[in-house]
Amino acid sequence: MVPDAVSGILVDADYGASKEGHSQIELYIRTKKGIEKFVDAKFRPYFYVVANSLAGVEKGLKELRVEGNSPLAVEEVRKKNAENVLKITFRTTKELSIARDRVKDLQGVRELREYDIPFVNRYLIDKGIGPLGRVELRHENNELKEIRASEKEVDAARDLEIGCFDIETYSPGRMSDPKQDPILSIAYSDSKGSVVFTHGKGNWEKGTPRGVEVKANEAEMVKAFVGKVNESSPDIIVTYNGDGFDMPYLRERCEGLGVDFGIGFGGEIPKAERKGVDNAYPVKGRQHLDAYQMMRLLSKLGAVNLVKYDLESVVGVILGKEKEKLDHNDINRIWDSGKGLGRIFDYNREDTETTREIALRYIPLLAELSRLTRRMMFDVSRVSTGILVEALLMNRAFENKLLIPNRPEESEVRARITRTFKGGYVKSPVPGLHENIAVVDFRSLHPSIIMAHNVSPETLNCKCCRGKEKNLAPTKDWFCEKEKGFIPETIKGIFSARVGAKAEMKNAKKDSAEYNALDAKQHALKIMLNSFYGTLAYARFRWYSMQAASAVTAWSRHYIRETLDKSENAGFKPIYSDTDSCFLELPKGKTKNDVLAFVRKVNSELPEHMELEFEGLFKRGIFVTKKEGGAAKKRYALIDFNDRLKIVGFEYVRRDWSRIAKDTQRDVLEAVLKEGRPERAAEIAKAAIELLKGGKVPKASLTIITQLQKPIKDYAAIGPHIAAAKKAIARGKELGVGSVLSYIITKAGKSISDRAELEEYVKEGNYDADYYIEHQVVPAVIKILAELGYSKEDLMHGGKQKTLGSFS
DNA sequence: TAATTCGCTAGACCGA
DNA sequence: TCGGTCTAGCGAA
Repeated sequence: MVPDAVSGILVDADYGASKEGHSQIELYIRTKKGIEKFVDAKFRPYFYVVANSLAGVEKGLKELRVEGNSPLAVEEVRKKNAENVLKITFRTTKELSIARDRVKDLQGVRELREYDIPFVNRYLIDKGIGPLGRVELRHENNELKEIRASEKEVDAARDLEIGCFDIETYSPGRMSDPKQDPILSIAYSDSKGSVVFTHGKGNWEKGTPRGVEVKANEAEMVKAFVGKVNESSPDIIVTYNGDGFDMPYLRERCEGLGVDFGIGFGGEIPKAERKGVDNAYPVKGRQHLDAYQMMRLLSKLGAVNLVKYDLESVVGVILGKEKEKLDHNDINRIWDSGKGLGRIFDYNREDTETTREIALRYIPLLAELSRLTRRMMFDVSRVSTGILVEALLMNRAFENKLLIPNRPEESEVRARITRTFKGGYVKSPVPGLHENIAVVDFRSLHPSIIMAHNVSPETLNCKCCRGKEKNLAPTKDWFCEKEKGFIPETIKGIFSARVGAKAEMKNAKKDSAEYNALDAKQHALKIMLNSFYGTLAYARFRWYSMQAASAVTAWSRHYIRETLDKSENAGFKPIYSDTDSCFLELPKGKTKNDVLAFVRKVNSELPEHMELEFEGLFKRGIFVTKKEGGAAKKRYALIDFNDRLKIVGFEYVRRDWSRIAKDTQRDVLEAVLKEGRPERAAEIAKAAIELLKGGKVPKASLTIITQLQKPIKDYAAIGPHIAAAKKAIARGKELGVGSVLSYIITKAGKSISDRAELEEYVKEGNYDADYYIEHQVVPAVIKILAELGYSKEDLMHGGKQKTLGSFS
């Protein structure tokens, strides 16, 4: 029989057991026929043994029995970074894990390697195929004969079906409880449109609203929904907080109703999987993307800037749309009365449609990360940067025939955590107003140092390059000049891939599918690029090297200081610098061209891969003093020649300050920088104070936002946000680690904490005007106005106080 | 289960 | 009541 050749997109991978009882890989691939399951029955789990000598371990391995079986194979393999390496293959993953403990104690065994790599990850690494990438395969009756990655690109929006669902539940004056409260409606959206399933009473005489299907009861509604998902058969199934709410709710509800929640391939029911402290719900044969988790990750990666993560806020920031929240009381009232049910359905449908739209925007980026790391999107959207970098390196190590380092033991992790090192250099700014400021910075400073000086754990302090200058770090450690380091070589690959993608973008039409795909690619590469340095000093990292991380920052300090010195010699006045950037004040007569010439000169003296770039020229800038005196680092504001304001570090960019303080600060900065009018700036501040005194400032301008970083009980100091959270919990609100709190300082109470209440429990007008004046608006503006000669008193009482002299 | 260091500010808490 | 110390959070790079 000639195997059938098929091309498709790898959607999901899992493992199971064959009829004969060995472990096998199961792949779910989107082909022309839909999602199909293929089985690779030939791939087997394995790990490596590094032996003192091959002969020395032979006897022990020969006699090794796991559950009565010998290993399937013991073979010598060549790895570039170790001698005497044996690959030991097992029938099942279970046998592998039992064997781990026995083999490590065998005589002549130095260490085990790659024994903790999940079977599916192992498969994708070895086969070199990335999830959501295109694959070519040959099979007989869905049994794989061959599979390989295809060069052809995947366009998520065109090639994949993306479905999204959301449920509305009944909650009579408390949080919905799946044991007793029914699901009222379920909305589902895919590329073809949306549908809302519901049940129960209602005034349907006029016919059901468009796009709504009314079923006889809740069980029938859920069945219809499950049927719809299977008919649509999405590759990616999107929820908003599905991990935390929709999935577990549906599961438990279905158990009670006796309905099959089989939305996975072949009717498989999603089951909880532990992801850190929380549960996640994988859906077999598809990728469950929880857009809420995704937004949190993107926020951490700096790909988006979000203050709150509720759907309404995210829609506002990402899609620029106003979306109204239908609160639980309204839903219950409408449901109970049976009047205006359309509002629930519209709300339900809108949730899925906007969630889907947000997901569509970032799926190309996640898909790129997924392909780069060869991890499922399900994982990629829920992990941290450390895991991403490690996954990418594991793939590269395999390709380069390098053994992957083991994860450190817990004791080693603890020891590593106690070791610290020096970071970047931050120069104290010259406080006050400055004019004509040029900003220059090093392009990808840390990665470029790693490339320029071959910084890698295995090139550190090599025997062959002692005493050589080129890669001798200021820390006195050095890196090999002959052998190319694993990490710098990997970074070079990513760097050039990104340069390539950006070059291709120039030829693509803006906003075309191709352009967006390339943008996602370069963005994913950028994220990876920027994550390497941090992980070097990360205690759980397989390629941890404190000395390498320390060398990188030592070099960064060296190069930035050198650049500052050079700028001074070139006739500029350096006023500030932070890690990779220099702020240069241009003296009279110097122009942008002089800066460009300076940048060229510096670049001609830098090692390969390092580059100084011209960032921009600014008309004016302000640096302020700290509250406790002395120049403040990491807070400044600039304005360019197009009057565009750039505010850095100030309260304006912080979420834990009220809107009124932030907006007042921005207006003050603008008046100072744009118009050069200090009197106007002072008036703006005074106006805000008067407004607060008037008692009419709306809640939205007063909320302060912070996030719970640990369980409430672990707090030693009870600040306002914790006090507000405790009061809310006493009222029945559920709050935990990661909860984002919005609170207001109200009138009633002694300390600030006493007066803090979560926004939702505060009536309009109930705010402590003195607090918002003294602790919000004034501190936000006073340091700026102080640079212009104003004092706090000037703001608090009428006009600028006349000095004694002016009275005489 | 966790990428790094540097830096600013607020507010509670404690003792003089 | 004041100032110093400590916890906590968030931002820059």
